[in-house]
Amino acid sequence: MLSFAEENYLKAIYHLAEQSGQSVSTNAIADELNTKAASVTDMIKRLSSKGVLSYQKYKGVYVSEAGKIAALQVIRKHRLWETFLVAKLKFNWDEVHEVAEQLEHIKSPLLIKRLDELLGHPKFDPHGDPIPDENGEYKEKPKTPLFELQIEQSGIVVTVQDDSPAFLQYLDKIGIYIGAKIKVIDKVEFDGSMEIQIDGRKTNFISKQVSENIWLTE
Amino acid sequence: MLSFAEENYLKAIYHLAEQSGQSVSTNAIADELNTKAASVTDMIKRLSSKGVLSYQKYKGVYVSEAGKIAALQVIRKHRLWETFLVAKLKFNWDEVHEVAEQLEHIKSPLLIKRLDELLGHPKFDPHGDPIPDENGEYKEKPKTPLFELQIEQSGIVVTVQDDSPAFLQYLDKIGIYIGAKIKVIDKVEFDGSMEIQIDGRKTNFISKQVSENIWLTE
DNA sequence: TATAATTTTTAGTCTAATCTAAAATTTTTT
DNA sequence: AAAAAATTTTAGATTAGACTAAAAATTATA
Ligand SMILES: [Mn+2]
Ligand SMILES: [Mn+2]
Ligand SMILES: [Mn+2]
Ligand SMILES: [Mn+2]
Repeated sequence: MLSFAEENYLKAIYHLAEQSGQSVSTNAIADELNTKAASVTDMIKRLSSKGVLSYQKYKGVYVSEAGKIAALQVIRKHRLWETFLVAKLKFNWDEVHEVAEQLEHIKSPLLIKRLDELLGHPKFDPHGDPIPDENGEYKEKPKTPLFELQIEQSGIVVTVQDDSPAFLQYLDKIGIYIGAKIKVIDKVEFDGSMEIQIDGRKTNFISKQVSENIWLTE
Repeated sequence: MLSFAEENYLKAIYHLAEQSGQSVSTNAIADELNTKAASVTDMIKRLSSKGVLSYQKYKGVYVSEAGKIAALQVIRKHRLWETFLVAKLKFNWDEVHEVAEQLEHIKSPLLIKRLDELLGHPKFDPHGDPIPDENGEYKEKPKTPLFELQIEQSGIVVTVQDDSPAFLQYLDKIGIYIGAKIKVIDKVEFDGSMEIQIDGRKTNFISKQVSENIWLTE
């Protein structure tokens, strides 16, 4: 049985490993969790001894098969709770992440089973992220970052890569939501910013940082 | 901000204080929480320094006004979650207590506000216990333990004093629920057991321990 | 390839929460 | 009112999780 802290580390390491594909460095973990490298070294030793990570001194860590299963269950709970908060408790999509960080650690298989049923077995959370099933399986929608689109190209928003309230509130303000249609009007090579049209109506200028975090499908 | 452990202690001490009306002893707390007296001494020092208990060495503790407010908010959350689990997730009344012990510690005022709204501001939980409002206020229904009724007297079940699965499953088995009508058919002076009729149909023999934990109104 | 810079680990401390064993205090019994 | 019994507190350890500072290992640079 993993503690809250252990689950948080494992989840963060799993996400970092997915992104990089390689072993995850101590510093990258410390950075992600706003903690110190020394604390990370302590924790990854503990997690390896529990069999969810494989660790070689100075070489970083990999997530084991058992670790992936455990991480995906935490992620499943996180995303189910976020979906519940929006669908049943009228939370805005920028209000759910912090609470889900707490709720994801509640231990009760029945609770998650029933929550999933109540929500009708949702496949995606309010930010467009896929919800793994009881077996940790999920399917991603094919998607590209808005940043990579060329002038005149367009797509439908399927997911946002940043869950921070600041980012989501900004998207609310300029009218971007999951399902919105975005067309690239102009791109500035110098700083990577672009002009976009949302749902064929509004036009906005957005920074590279923003366009990298909005992912689209055809 | 109280930790999980601190909230659990405070809640237990609040309940013990309500029952006795007097100061709560170290041993009574240790007993209630299945912990050791030495651990309790440590914790009550910490809770007094946080202002939620008043403590005199060797004299036991009282819950302060601030402590009562904090305790009632935890109790409110516990009972709202139990109500949610039964009303929305189809849990049986014997399955909710353990999960609510975890959920009661989630910190999010908005979550509790919305949960309360979703449930229609319920006044009682699945065991018949009153749910305090945002200000910690609640009203009890007038009630007497079944044990005190005389032969031929009857009443409606309003609450059960024991939330353990074993007890609640037994009540399910013999057909007792919140709202059931119970009539005393016979009482055995020797061991305090009694024969009762439930909803004018079934007849059962129940022990003193059981009749003390079922509370009725007219 | 030697030196410098960076990353990672180790060593030692700290706090919250728990425990056992022993000492101190209060309560009960003689 | 002593002595005995019970309760409560203290002292000292332990574990999880975090930190700082210093040492060790790795990587980059000259
Ligand atoms: Mn999230
Ligand atoms: Mn979390
Ligand atoms: Mn309960
Ligand atoms: Mn609890």
